[in-house]
Amino acid sequence: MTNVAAKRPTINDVAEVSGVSRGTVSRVLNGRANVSLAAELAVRRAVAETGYVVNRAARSLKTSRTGSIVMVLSEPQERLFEDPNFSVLMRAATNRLAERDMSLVLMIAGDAGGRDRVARYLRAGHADGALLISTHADDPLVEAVERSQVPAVACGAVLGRESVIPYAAADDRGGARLATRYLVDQGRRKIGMITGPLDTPGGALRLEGFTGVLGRKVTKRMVVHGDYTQSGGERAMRELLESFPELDAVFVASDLMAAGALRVLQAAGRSVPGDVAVAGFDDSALATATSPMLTTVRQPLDRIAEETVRLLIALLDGEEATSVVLPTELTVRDSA
Amino acid sequence: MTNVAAKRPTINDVAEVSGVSRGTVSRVLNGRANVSLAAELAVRRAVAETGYVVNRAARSLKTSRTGSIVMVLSEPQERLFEDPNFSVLMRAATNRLAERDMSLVLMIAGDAGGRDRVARYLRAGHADGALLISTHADDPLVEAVERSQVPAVACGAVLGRESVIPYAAADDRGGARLATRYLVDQGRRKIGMITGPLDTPGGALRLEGFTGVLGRKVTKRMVVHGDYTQSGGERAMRELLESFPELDAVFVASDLMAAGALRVLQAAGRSVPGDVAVAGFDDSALATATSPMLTTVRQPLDRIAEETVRLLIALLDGEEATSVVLPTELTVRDSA
DNA sequence: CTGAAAGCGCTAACAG
DNA sequence: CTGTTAGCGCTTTCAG
Repeated sequence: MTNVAAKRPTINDVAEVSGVSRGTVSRVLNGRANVSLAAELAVRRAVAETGYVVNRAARSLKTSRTGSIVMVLSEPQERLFEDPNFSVLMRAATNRLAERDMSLVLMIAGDAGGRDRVARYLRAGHADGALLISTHADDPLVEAVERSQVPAVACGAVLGRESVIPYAAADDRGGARLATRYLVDQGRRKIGMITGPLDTPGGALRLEGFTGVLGRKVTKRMVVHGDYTQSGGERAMRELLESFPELDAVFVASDLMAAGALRVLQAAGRSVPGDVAVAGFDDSALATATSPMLTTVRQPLDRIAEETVRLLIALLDGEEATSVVLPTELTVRDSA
Repeated sequence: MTNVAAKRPTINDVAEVSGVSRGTVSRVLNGRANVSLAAELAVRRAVAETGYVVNRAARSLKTSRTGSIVMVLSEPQERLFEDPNFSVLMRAATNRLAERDMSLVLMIAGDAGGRDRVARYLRAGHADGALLISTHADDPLVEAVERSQVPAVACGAVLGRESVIPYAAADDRGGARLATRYLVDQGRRKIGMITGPLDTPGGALRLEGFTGVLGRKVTKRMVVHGDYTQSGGERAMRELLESFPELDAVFVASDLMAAGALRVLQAAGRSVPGDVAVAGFDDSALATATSPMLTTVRQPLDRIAEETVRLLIALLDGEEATSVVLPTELTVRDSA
């Protein structure tokens, strides 16, 4: 520590200490090829000695790239925050980005005001890319993002924009098939379903998987729509018990809703899995906290998150970004 | 939309369109006093017309403030992400910050590498403030933050640094007293406890509240330390059953651990609350998913988060920031 | 009250 | 391979 400067060291200080020009320092810092080994070494030493850290604002001003990407949460009904899944996404994104020395900024676009802020943020070029979470089919945000021209990917398909916004997602349809088939194999014949909102992939595709297996046997009264909350799950289960009282199994599109359903079933005097088998979706921490523990479809959220970030980085690097769908598997516990 | 420029409009464009100088535009944008009404109006119109949005990088370069604060998660054992509480924090922070047109960047300092990144980030002046989450007493991060000179606050006290890092927190001690006293009032006489890690406030203070009520009746074998995870709660409960088999109640320092304890008790053939009463802490979503539903101490996480951000903003504005402790309350359900 | 001017720290194009 | 140079868009004195 030769130099205990009051000011933060700039590239000029590094240049001076290392005895080369600013330009050369910059080249070293950015890994450009045309630098002699001697120069590189001198610069590295000077960087260490001065404790130099690049000033992103200055770099950004010059390059018009910001070194940050924005994670946009559209969550009309706050569901995400009740959902532990989301945390997993964020941690994976942060880590992956950190490797590239990029940072993650978080924005919530729950209402018109929030969407507007996101739109302005993007238009102002404050982020190099956008990572969309739980975006609904008709969310006006999508248009704003597209208009901003900022590279964007989604975690989970944005229904209707699958071909324009690359995404990584679980095989919702396949997972639902897995669970449904399992219930059938257990000898269940009167299987109901509680879905998620139909304008989300988890809502629409899990229902498709369900009906795909059961075919025309599925009638309207056997399917109720929930909203991914626990109380929504309770409400839906009550409704289902009303419209389809003879049911001997339910496939529920999320663990949180399944926890609600479980509670209602037990309150109604139906034993689980004795009278009614219950299968969930997610395999979140909740699945082992309920009693009985949930049989549920595990989706590899950590990998989904990583893939989503990988796609975005590919996009930033000007590469092709092809959506990926990751396989799910059934975790059999006690509820079915 | 008179002007469909290919480039993003700059302050120069606004100056030109409004017929004043750059300096005046800047003054208007920053709410400086010395501007004539006529000029202000012209500028505002021009801003709307051009769709101008300030370039933060340029502003930042000049003012050396960034308009963003960083939320640092230190979570040695990944606990946070298993914990739905955290999401609540983040949403409150994001919203509060958005009001000030500031953004939230997220960093994870789970290991040495992560801490290093945070330290560099702060030293480089990339954030105007730091918001520390679940920071342990002896975390080297704390020193790095202090050395960086960046204003910082914590959500939950940083043990040992209470006087230097302002914080907002729940009344952990009081909440624990509430739960313990309730168990006593229910006629329980042999009460055990599962704590959190003792280098976190939730670990140390909840234990203090517990022993505060029970006094010298508490012996070593009645207290087991957990790590805030569900499996940790299971392990701890097993241990407690071993060391203190005659117990008729447990106070568990978090709902997640309580869920684990519940499971172990039931597996051991002890009915809840019949044989053993269980009280948790948090009142998270989990508390209503377990069976029986948890009697637990509710902490006002949303308000804690808001207060934390308020403190940080006060600090940024150069005001005094005095730590606040918010009251908790007992939510009685079925487990005790 | 307002215009002009001087950089903030960095990168990239251009000459050597 | 390296030094020099010209700004990126903004705020902020300093004069008027």
